[in-house]
Amino acid sequence: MTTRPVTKADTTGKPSGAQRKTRQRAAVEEILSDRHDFRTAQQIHDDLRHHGERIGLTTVYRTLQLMAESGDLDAIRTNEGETAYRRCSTGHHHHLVCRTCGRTVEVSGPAVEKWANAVAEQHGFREISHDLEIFGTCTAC
Amino acid sequence: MTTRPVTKADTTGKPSGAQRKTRQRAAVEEILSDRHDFRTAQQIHDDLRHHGERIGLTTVYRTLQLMAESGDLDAIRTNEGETAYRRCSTGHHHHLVCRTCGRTVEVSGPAVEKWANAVAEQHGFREISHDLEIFGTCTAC
DNA sequence: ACCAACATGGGAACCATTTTCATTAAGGAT
DNA sequence: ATCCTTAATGAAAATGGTTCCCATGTTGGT
Repeated sequence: MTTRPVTKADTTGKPSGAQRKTRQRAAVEEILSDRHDFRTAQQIHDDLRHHGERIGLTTVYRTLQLMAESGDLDAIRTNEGETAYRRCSTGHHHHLVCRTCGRTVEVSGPAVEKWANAVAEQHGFREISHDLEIFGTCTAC
Repeated sequence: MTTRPVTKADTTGKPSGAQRKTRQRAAVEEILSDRHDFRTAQQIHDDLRHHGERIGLTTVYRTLQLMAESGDLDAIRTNEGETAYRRCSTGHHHHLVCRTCGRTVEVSGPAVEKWANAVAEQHGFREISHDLEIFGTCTAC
């Protein structure tokens, strides 16, 4: 996932308090900073439980969603229909994912960006963003 | 979605009789030859019902799966978690999608293909395929 | 026409994810 | 430190796409 206009905040005119720091959120954030590969909500939930964390599955789902919306995480849909998350590094980039073991390499290149923007403008599209994922089988697999 | 290794065929060593022609299969194939956009199994099921076809949802799912496995269809996972199918066009291309109205334009360019393959091989990946979707707001929106 | 294997389809089963809602706990105000 | 408003949590139930089960219907070769 890359540039995405996740405009989703303060739709009501209410004061809308800020997000709160909780043990559970910190735990999710921490486990994600350790592993750099894509993991599903359920896997993360298991990981946390094995680390002795008390956290509900629902909370994991919610936290991951929030983090993805705020751009802290990348999210992808696996072929099995699950959503997998991974910590988002700062710059714009794409993913090279191993179909077998899930190993992920971040790649980037101005060539694609230019091409995408050019093609889109050519068709009259504005506010352009794009998603690109490359799949393959890595050397280990 | 593009090249995807859906290896799943004849795992048993049995004679495995050929596929049979049925009214339902013909109907699914026909409706797909009309529309060129991605549609989910349920949408196709509705389409067929509206055309007066008597066909079960299960059969639609099965038929689409079979067709995708045999390479007649492209399959993608939507962000909503559904699987959408589309008749496999001859050439490889990508989609330029309007975020607002959903209008889709098919685009293609060898530049991206080359770049993706180069980057992947550079990292030792084999059997490369890739997904690329460009999003934007079209002139009408 | 006969029959074995494949196909169909309704409903139950699955399973990832969401929703509900009662309870807990941040964190600013007092 | 205590109150209090409101976000956060989580267990259980609901949802919804997809697959499984299996009794019944069809196909196509003999």
